[in-house]
Amino acid sequence: MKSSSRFSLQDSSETLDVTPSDPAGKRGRGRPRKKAGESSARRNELLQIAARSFRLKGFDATTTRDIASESGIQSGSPFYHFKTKNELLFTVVKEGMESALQSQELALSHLPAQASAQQTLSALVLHHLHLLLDPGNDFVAVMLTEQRSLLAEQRRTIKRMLERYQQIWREVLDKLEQQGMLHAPASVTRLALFGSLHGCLGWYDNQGQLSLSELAAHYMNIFVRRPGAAPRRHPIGASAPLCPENDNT
Amino acid sequence: MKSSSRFSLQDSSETLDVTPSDPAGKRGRGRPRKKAGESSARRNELLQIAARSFRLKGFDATTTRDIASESGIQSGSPFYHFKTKNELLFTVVKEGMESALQSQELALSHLPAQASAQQTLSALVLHHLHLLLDPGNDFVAVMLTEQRSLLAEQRRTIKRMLERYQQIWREVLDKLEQQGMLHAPASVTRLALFGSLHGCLGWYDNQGQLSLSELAAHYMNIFVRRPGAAPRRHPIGASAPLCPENDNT
DNA sequence: CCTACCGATCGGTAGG
DNA sequence: CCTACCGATCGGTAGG
Repeated sequence: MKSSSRFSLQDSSETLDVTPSDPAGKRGRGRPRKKAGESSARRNELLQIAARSFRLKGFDATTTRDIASESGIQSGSPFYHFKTKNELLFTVVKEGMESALQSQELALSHLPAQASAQQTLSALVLHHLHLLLDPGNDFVAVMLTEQRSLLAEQRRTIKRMLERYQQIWREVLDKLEQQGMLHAPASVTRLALFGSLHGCLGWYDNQGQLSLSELAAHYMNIFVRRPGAAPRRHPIGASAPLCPENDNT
Repeated sequence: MKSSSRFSLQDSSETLDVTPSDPAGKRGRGRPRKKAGESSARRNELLQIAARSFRLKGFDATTTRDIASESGIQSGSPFYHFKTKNELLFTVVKEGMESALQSQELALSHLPAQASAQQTLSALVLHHLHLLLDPGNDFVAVMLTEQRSLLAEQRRTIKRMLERYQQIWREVLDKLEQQGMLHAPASVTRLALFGSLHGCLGWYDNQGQLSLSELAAHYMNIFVRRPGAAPRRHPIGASAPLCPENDNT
């Protein structure tokens, strides 16, 4: 009812991932190539089922047999599409992040050309809430909860994508800080903002009274000062008090 | 260096839990009674090891064999102290919550008699950050991450304790709302505050520049208006816009 | 708390 | 994608 499906990420049948598969060039004949990062209908179905189950039960508690039977195939067949259970998790999170990056770009492109930092942040927050709370979209919750089950290198890859996602947030928050519109340094504000946004996963009710737009407005009111009140510089904690290495989320 | 050990919760050798064990009254002779919620040194050691491992690897990825060998006992021996692996998890979280309730009471008791709502909230936030980020204290992270692995009834028990823990927060935030000191309704503010506090688990560095007191001050600046600025009533979202049933965390 | 063990499950594979 | 299967692991128990 409320959730727009322009945020349904997992089922985009096309992928940007143009890995150099099939070097010989004999494509399209016979069985689909294993090992190619391709998108068959079954593959996408498995990704969606896996994402849902990883979210509800966790990665470890989900068996590849569960996923297979929910998709109506035999217990060994998921391994035709994914080498390991772990690769299934990685693909869920990676493709989720890819479309998140795209849809964030799209949301920003709808802003007026000379949008203020405040307007931009407002759009970012609203988009993020959609991403997070759209019932059909499980990957964010999986990414936040199941990072532990990724291999170290996979984790680094996801972290880089997250860094790209947050870059615009950094810029906008820096600008707001310069304008004296924040209550705390930009870095702390950003981490607190993401924390409280992600916390919504634990309590927000899609059937409830509070719309995502209202929720976004509340967050803006909390984290950004209204103009008119006297601006301030922050006495405690310099501008870079945080260890950027540990900056997950 | 920075973390005070008055917040070390798991290793309090005495427990409040006075379950009516040993109905016949012949206590203290022979082997310790199984099934009694008692505290042997080994039992506490197992709880600490389990908490650490549940936090680092997750409940499902932790094997009772790991726990046993880290404690230097045989693989089947943990089941002498705990009926199931699940009971081990439940005990970690439950006893953690018990001492959290105690230490929160203690922190509040150190406040001046006529402390303002702002001062009280400040003390609550600082105590909560200690609870959350003290390196020797794993149960909060386990509680937040591994709720899924609790049985439904266990989850309800923990939820009741969390409700007690949050009661004081509710009262203080309601008072601040009445004074026009919040940027959003008390309920939304509380959930956003807890979300951003819990988010610290993902990025706060105990070795870093930012002390817990400084961090607490930042949070207070974000979530509570400074006096002097014009107060406001919140136009969007009535006073109870949230579904209280789903109010985890 | 140890010894010795069971039953079940699960990720993954060979070969078609 | 199916059939048929393996090897390993794991929670838990009986009996002392």
